[in-house]
Amino acid sequence: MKLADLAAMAGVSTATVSRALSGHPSVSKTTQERIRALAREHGVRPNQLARNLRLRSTGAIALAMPLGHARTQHLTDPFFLSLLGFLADLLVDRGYDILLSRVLPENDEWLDRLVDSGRVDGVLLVGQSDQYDTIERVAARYAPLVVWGVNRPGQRHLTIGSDNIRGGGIAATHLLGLGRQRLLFLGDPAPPEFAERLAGFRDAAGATAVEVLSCEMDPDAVHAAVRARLAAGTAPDAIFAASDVAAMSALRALTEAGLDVPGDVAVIGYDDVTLAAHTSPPLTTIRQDLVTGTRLMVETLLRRIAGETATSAIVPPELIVRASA
Amino acid sequence: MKLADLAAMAGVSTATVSRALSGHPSVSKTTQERIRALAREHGVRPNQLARNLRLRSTGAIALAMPLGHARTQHLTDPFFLSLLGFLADLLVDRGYDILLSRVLPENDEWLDRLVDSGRVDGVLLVGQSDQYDTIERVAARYAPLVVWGVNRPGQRHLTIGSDNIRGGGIAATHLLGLGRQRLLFLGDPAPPEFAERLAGFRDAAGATAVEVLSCEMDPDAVHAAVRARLAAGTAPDAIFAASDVAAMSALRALTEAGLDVPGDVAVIGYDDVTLAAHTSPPLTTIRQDLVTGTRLMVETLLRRIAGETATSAIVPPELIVRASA
DNA sequence: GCGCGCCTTGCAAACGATTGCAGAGCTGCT
DNA sequence: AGCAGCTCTGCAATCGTTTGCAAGGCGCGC
Repeated sequence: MKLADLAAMAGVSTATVSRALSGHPSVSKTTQERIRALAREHGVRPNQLARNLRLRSTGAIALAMPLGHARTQHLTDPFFLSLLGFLADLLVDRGYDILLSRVLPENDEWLDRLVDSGRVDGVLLVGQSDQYDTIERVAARYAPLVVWGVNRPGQRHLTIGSDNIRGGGIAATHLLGLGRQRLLFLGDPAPPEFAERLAGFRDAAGATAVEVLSCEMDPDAVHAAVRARLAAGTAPDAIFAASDVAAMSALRALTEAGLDVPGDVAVIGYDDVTLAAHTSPPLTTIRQDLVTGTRLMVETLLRRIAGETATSAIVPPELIVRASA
Repeated sequence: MKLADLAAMAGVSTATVSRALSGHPSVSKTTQERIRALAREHGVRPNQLARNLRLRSTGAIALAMPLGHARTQHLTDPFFLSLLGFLADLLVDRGYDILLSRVLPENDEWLDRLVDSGRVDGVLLVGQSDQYDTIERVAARYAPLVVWGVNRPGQRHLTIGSDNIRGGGIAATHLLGLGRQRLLFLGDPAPPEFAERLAGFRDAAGATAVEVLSCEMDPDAVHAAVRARLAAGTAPDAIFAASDVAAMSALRALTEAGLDVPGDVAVIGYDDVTLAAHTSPPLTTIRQDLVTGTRLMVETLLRRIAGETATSAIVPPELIVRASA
C-alpha cells in the first residue's frame, strides 16, 4: 500500500499524505490526524527505496572485509565476527542498518561499485589485504570511508588500527625475556597488518634470527604448515603467530607432535579473541582493543558523513600473559 | 556520474546507455563497445537504488534477531554471530548482500516495516522471542520469510530449527544416567525455544523434580543468579543451561563457590558454540547443527523468493559429551 | 468593500534507472 | 520505384517518494 493509494482514499494529494506522515507543520492538525489514523488502519508504510532515492541518503552503512590474500578465509573468522558484533551494536544504537557486502576483489572496481551504488551512506572496511592502492584511490574522492588496518606515512584514507609494529615488538621482547632463542613467525606476511607485526618482531629481536613460516591463514593450512615444519628439523622454541586462530592451529600441531607448550615451545598469538582465554594452555597473546577501536571507527565515520574533519587513530596493543608463553 | 551524463557525452539517449551496459542484444555491437569503453574510462556505475526501485528487486536479504525478551542481549552473542557467519557465507556465495537490521520490537510494526520497506527480497529471522504472533501475522501476507526457531502445530510461518524438546530430553536422560537427582534448569523459560528445552527436560526427568532458576540471559545476570542460588541453600547436583553462554557463566560461579564440576555439580549446555570445547572443564552440550540448519534456511528462503513451495524442517540435536557432565 | 497576509493544499519536478512501443534508416526483392 | 522487413535508437512512462512554488480560501483591519 503506497502513499498514492492512501491519498486517493483520503481525498487529498500524495504530497499532503507525505507531509502528514512526516509531521510537516504546514499541514493542518485535523488533516494530519485523519491521515495518520487512516494510515494506521490500512497499514501504510512508505517505500524506503523511493524515499532514499529522493533524499539521497539511506541510513545504512556498508561493512566489508576484502579477501584479497586469503580467499579461503570466511566470514566465520572469529576476529572479523567479533569486530562485526561490536560495530553492529554501535551502529544499530545510532539508528543505522548494516549492509554486509559481497567482496571478492576479482578486479579493482569492487570498492567503486560499493560507494557508487547509492545504497549506503558510508563504508567501513576491515583489513586492507592486498587492496591498499584501490582503497587509497577511492578514498581520494569518497570521504565517508573508514578502514580498520595499518596507517602508512602519507596515506590518504582514514584508518583505525592497533600499532602492529609495537605489538610485534612486545611479542619479541617477551619471548626473549623468557630466554627463547629460536624464534619463528607463523603466518602470511603479505597483508599489511601482518607485515608490520613481523617487522616489529624482527626489529625487537635484534641479533636473534627470526625464521618465517609463511602460509595461508586458513586453519587447516596453518596446521599442515606447522606439522611439516616440525617434521623437517629442529623445532623452534618460540612461535609468534600472526593471529590467535593461527596460534590455535599451531597449538594443536605441537601437541600432536608430542611437544610441550610452553615447556618445549612458547606460543604467542595476536588479537585476544574470546577463545584465546580458553585454549589449553590458555594463550598468551597481544590484545587489540576492539571496544575502543570500533567506537573510534564509528565516531570517525559519522563525523565524515556529517562533513566534519577527522583523523586516523592508533590504539595501543597490550600483552596478555596467560600460560602458553 | 550517472547514465544520463554518459549518454550526453556519447551523444545517445540514456535508454541506449542502459541497454548497452546491460548487454541488451538490440543495441549494435559498435555502439555497445563505444559506450562500454566510455563508461570504463569515466567510471560510470549505475545507481543501485534507482535500479532496485524500478526493478522491484534488490539482491539483498534482511537478517534480524528480535530482542523481545532479552533487551540486554547483544549482537555480540556468540550463537547469533556464528549463525550469522554461516548465513553470510552462504548468501554471499549466491550473490546476495545482507542487511543486518535494527530490531527492537517496541511495537508490533517492526517486521511490517522491514518487509514493506522494499529494501530486501526476503527476510531471515533468528529466534522468535516474544514476537511469535507478530511473525505469524506478517507471514500470512509475506512469503519470503524464514525463521530459525520452534515449529508449533498449525503454524503458518516457515521455520528451521533444532528439536528443542528432544534436546531437553537428551540432556535429562544423560544427567539421570549419571545418577543425578537434584536437577536445575538455568535460564529464561519465556522464549519459545527455551520453553521447549525445559518442557523436554521435565518430560524426560519423569518423577525427578526439576527446579527452575529463571533469569535474564545476559552473562552477568546469569552469573549473579547462580551465585545467589548457591548461597541460598543445598546446591543442585546437575545444571541444564538454556545456552552454552549461560552454562559458562554457571561454570564460573560454581568454581568461585569452590564446587567441583562435574564432581559436585554436572553442567550441560546447549548450542555447542566454538567456545564450548575450550572451557574448563570442556562443556558437555547439546549441539545444534548449524551447517545443515543454515543451509536449509537459505535454500528454503530462495525457494520462497522464486515463488516455489517450501516446508519447515527440523534438524536433530546431538549430545556432545565432554568433561562437564 | 477591498486588499493584505496567513493557513492549507496541490501541482509538478525532481531522484536515476529500465523498458514497451514506435519510428527512422537501410537493405533487398519484385 | 515501391514496399516489406530488419536493425537500431529514442521517446516517454514507470517505480514511490519528497519538496519548492504557487494558488485558493478565508479572516481581519482599515
